[in-house]
Amino acid sequence: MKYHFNDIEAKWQKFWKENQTFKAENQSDKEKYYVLDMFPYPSGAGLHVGHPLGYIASDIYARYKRHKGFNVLHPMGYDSFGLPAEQYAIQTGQHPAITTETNINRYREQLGRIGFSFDWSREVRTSNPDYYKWTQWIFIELFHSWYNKNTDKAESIDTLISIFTREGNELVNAVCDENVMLFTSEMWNSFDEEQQQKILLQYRLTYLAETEVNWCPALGTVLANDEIVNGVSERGGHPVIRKKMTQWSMRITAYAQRLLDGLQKIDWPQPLKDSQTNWIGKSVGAEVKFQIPNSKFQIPVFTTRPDTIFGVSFMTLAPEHDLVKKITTPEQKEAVEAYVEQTAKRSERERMADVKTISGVFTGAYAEHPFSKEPIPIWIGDYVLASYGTGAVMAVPCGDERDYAFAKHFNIPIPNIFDQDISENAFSEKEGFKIVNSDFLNGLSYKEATTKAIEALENIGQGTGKTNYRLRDAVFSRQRYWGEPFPVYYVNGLPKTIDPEHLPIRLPEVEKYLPTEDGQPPLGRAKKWHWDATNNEVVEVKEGEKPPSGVWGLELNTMPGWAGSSWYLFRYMDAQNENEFASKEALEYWQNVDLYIGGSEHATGHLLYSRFWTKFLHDRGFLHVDEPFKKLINQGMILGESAIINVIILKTLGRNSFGDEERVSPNTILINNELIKDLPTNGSINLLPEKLKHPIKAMLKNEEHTLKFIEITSFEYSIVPQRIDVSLVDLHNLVNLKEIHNRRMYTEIAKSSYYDGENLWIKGDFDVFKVSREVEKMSKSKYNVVSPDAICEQYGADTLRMYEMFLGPLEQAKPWNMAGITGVHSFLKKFWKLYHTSPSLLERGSGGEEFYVSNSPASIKSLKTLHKTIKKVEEDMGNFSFNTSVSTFMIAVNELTADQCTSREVLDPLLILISPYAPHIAEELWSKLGHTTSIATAPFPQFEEKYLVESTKAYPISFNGKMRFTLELPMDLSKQAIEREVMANEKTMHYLEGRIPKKVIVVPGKIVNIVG
RNA sequence: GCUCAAGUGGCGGAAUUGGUAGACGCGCUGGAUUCAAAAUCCAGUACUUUCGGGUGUGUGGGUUCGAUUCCCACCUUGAGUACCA
Repeated sequence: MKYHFNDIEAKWQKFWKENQTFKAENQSDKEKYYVLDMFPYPSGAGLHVGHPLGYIASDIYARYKRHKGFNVLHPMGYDSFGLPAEQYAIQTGQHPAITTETNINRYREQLGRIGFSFDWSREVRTSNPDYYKWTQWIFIELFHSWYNKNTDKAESIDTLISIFTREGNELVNAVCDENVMLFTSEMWNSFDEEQQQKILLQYRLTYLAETEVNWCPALGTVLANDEIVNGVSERGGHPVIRKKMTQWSMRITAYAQRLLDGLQKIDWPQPLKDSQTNWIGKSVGAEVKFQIPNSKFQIPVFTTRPDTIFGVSFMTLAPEHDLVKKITTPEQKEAVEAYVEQTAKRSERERMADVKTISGVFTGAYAEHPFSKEPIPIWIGDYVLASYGTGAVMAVPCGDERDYAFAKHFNIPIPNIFDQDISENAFSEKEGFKIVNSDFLNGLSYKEATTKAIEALENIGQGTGKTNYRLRDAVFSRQRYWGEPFPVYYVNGLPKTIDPEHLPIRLPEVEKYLPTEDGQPPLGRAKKWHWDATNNEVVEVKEGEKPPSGVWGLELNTMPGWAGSSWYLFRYMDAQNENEFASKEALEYWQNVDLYIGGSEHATGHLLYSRFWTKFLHDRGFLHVDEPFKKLINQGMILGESAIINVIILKTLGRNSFGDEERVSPNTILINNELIKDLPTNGSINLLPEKLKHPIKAMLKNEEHTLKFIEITSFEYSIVPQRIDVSLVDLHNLVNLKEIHNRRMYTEIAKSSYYDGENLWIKGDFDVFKVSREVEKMSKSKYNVVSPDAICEQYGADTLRMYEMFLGPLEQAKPWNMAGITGVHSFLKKFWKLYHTSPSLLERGSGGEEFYVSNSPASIKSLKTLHKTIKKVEEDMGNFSFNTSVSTFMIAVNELTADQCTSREVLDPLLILISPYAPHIAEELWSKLGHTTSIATAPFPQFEEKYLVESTKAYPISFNGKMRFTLELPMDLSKQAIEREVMANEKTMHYLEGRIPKKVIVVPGKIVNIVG
């Protein structure tokens, strides 16, 4: 009986679905285990072979945990709001919901074919109103919360209001906007509602504020910092500019320290933790206030080096700094204004790319040194960023490279306060020096001086110790259609949240998905988009009409992509709940994710925001846990192997009666990368290989042209690489020309000749040509996408699953190469054969391959193979080393086949071992063995040491550390006996060549090393 | 520039606490089967050699009886980050 994988896989996929084999229960005596894959966005392109890599690994682990007796939660769903569906809607007019639905169905079908053990009854979609109802609910909770630094957690805004009513805000220690006015309880109580609300907005964890945002004109929306890569948008690569807008923001900065601390207790890859640490960017130092004499102004600066305060020789402000206009002297006004204008014109990207150029202007103003009272010139320079610290620095050129370069460039003095040489470079180390020329700090080290300087600053009231974070509050508004609507309406310009019992606020219908003519977001086009605060419903207000009393306009922005994905892990715990985002019992039982697998690209986006929301929900008592993901593994990207062929384009340069002309030849030539490695991309054809040059010359000379040259000056070529769709390329990198003719996009290639390194084959005179391979990211635009569907069709899902694991370590990036898949596939065929008519029966001529497993006891050898395999597979699971387990299975099957093993005693447990990797074949053989229930929860076989105990050991005998031969000796031999046996051996004599050994190292059970 | 990770046959990779380097698979070579091919099976396959041996885990040093593994310096590649005061 042949291994009909297509039938078997379809059969068991249907069985699992019908029997709800993988449905997880929220109540169980078993210990829980939660395995989650990062939320996929259902793109129109479908899955390629890179996507399932992580899903396969997590599925193997989930299935293994079920065998180990755990109650496993392993869900899947879709992060289904997002830009691509909306861009598609703008182009085609099709509602994003329809596109999204189509894409999800395709994903579901593709995922289904790979045989994942997902509990589909818990599927969630962020664009589903049943889901985003709770995203809106969390937003409302954030709005009604503030961060109390005294208790170090978020609290209900009511506690803040009661403090205000009782004692004003003077003693409140909160994370809030800067420059909040101080007021007493009397003042608070006398404020009107509007004034009170305005103040509260400065404290809320989500707040409305005019912020400078990253505006992307091409996408028509703002972007968060982590959505910008190298100054352009992550999606689409469009330019981004700075713009001031009123936006919802999330006060994530309140959690900066806790987000940092939390990294200590989670098991995540170090690079990921590092990038979060850098993103949060904590620096400890001091804020120092510099007075400007004879004025009311002072300039606060942030510095990490208060110990260098006596090294200050100038100050630099960001060109955007508020004080620039106010302090510039009339003489310098013109120069300063010109500089400010010039920097404003430069895009953020230009400023970032151009780090080397030093520029700046003197304002003419001076500040006063807090201790020495010396005047300090104030400059402006674009190396100081308005968005970090206070937008101003105290420049210490002897201790900071940038200040040093600036001072050198503008001839500003560089006083040295270190006992170190600074004639060439600044001295920026924090160790190995003593401070000099610094009054009361003389002779101190970095640490001592820092403490003392802060103390002194505090005494004179001109500074204080301070910690700064690079992390900014997260902008939460998007001028987009396809996202969660805010549960917010505006009463006289002030935001009010809708009572949670009236949620969800559904996304309204619009005619077009573009901004309105007057620049409002797409929701501005919605007809029915006002809130009736009396009847609590969304109502329609006719265009141009004034809303009736009690009816107010709703928020026109939508939430960003990360809103829905910041809390989805908790929804899976109780996905159908209509009354809560998840029940208390479910949250208590499942806690958080034990194993999270996904790509590393979410390091500073999703993974930071979901930690933030988890901590917030924890503070407000909705969650027990304060970290979402206990262990995280980044799977390496699977790269594509693009197929590249070069087209040589030829042209003749010459002269006719009109002067110099060039004409492009209609003849083009295909050539492989290897043959043009050292050639420039264009030049004279004399550079081309001899074998190619002559026929080309002949060809060009014979070309008929209406335009005749009087004189030909030269023949030139240029090389244009072109990617070929990898589905057209076979295992030997050959492309059949017939296939090319069927595709319109390859017309240039179809009419070409081909040079193979030996001969030039004229157009129509060859059938195949060879392409070069180049490893690149798998993407539609590079024509190198391999879909899992075709592989499932040709080899089966079990082969795909095992092969993806067999490619190499999970965390490593690796190119997708089909060459090895036959090896894995034939392994499964061998495995199948092991359960069918044994070789010995075949010899007796019984003919056909029937299912056959005997009840007779297994050989010692076979049992040893089995237990060796159990041991290794369990160890590998612990290390998430799935590739080595596949090898182990191959070894086991090779050994058992050689041993002609047919015993149920071995073959029954072997199925459980392999079932996480190849579940379909395992289920099929399991049922053939007579089991009536699914293999999914069969207990994992117990490893027994006794089968691996050996009586002898093949000792490697080495001389000076080099292994020469092995010697079979009993295990229980003493050190001395081993040495005696080895020294008496004639091979030892041979290798010693008459020398007397100086020393013999014997490690019983391991090795013998003879020195000398 | 800084931070991190990784360099092992023709290729993907293995060697879990320092103890037989190259498991397993691909590819390649030879053979069996076949009219032939596919499929399957068997044998071989790091390099080199005067067939005794010699050399080999990016390079150079060190520790050790013994180093792919530990230490130092350097080279290369990849990823992240970038005027953060």
